Amino acid sequence: MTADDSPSLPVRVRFCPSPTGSPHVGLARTALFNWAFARHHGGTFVFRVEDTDTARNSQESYDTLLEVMRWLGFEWDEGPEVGGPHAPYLQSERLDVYADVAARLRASGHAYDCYCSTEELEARNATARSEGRAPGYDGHCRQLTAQQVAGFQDEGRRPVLRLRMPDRAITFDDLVRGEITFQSGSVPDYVLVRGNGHPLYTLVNPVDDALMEITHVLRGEDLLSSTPRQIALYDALAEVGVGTGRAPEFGHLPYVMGQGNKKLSKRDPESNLLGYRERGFLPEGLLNYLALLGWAIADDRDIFSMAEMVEAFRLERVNPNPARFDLKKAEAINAAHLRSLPVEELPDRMVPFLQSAGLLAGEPTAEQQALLEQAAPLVQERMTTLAECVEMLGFLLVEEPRFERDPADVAKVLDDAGREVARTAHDALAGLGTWDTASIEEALRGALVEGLGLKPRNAFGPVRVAVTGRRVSPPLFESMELLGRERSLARLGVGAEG
RNA sequence: GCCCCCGUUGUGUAGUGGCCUAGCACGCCGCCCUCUCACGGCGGUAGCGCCGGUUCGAAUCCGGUCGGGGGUACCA
Repeated sequence: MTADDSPSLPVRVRFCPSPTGSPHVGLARTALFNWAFARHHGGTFVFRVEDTDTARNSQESYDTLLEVMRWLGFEWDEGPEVGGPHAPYLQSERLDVYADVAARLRASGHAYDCYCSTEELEARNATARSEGRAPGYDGHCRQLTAQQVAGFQDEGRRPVLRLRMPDRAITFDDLVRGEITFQSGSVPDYVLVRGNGHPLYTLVNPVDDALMEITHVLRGEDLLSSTPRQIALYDALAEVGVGTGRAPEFGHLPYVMGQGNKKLSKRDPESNLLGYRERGFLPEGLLNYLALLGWAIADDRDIFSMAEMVEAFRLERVNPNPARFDLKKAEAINAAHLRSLPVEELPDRMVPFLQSAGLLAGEPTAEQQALLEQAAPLVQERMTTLAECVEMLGFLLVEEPRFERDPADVAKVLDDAGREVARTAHDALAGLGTWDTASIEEALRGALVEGLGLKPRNAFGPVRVAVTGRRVSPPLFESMELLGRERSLARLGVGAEG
């Protein structure tokens, strides 16, 4: 790392999802960029849970969030279950902090109580629109007299707390987009605390960033337009002595889009992170692909490890345009990672998938383990995701009585002629001295290609379906060696009977 | 309406005034390898939204325009 990209302050970034719904790929991409940025600069990666929206939070969602973070391999330096100097990291446990800050902001005049009802606000907005003026809060309660306040309270109104926005343009230097200016008057006074006393995201997010001494805020582009509000709040916070007094730098990451021009939403099945794990994506493969959505390690390379990403990651290199999520490319990247895995790691990675498919009952026996080790090189370059090992290796692991052939493949290949081929193969192999790949191949070629005068393709097709149950399988002779003489011959026999 | 962001092949990107008759990857098509499928190799397909300006020279700078997206909540 060179000095020119090193911030002057020790880097502290945060990833702060709210536990609603199932974690999606956009979330993972945001976490990844934050994590990579922190690691690149030797900084701190803070994990904070924004669970102030009690109506939408769920424990289940919180649990999967942590599970997914661990699956992806993001180790947080501070946060749930690891603690840290700014604990707690669950906002629901920090309510007293926000109440205190809100009181200070109200006392200092940076924020004020607003008694307008929703109906009144809507009515005034409608008027503003019809008169061609910009809608948005109009500052109605900015200067209430004690008498007015008393009147509202007598009516039983519960005020919200609004931040008094400064009357000036707000400019900041976005880490990925460059200088951005919001004109004076374009951001209305906004709500920090609800009428029922519950603090909103608009308050708690900047307050915690200030208190946790966050130096760089890297988040989705959807939050770009709330940045001027937060900068104004930061200024106010500094004046009432909350935090370090220094606003973080902001960087807004591009959207991850789905089909068409729609943002990939939580509802979209393609966005569900758990789905990728179930489908057999490698965390390193998914992450590699996600990194490509808005960032490139080099002009002629797109397969890399997380260590390489950390080494090379530069925020200035992040592209501001929204990226479409392309499942095909994600699979290709994943397949590349699968292939570059040390082959001896493959059995352990496949086992969970074989178990949930019912091909393994619990941990593999020594025999099954040996089989998996030998089969691993055969399937490694054929899988795009780990889950595919089920189809590829099923014929090897299945209990013999439950072995089944694909009916369509049988129909196509094991017709009368095909059964004749299988019978010939059976007879050629029945007396084979050594049951290994080379001997099997030699015998089969001799009997079918030379003997029957078949093209290799036509010769081995029926054998393949008879033995593996499918027209597509791992290499045939190797497969038969692994299957063993007895089972191979039995299947050829059955295949010959039809 | 107003505010803000974005605009290179189908997709993701490289490109920061000449190295660009625009590179790489995925996809797609074809060929080779080959017991199927893959892997691998070779080749092909297709792009700078548009208009104007600056300049000897623009994908790169400027203006406009069009298109897409987000915000305009007592959601985050």
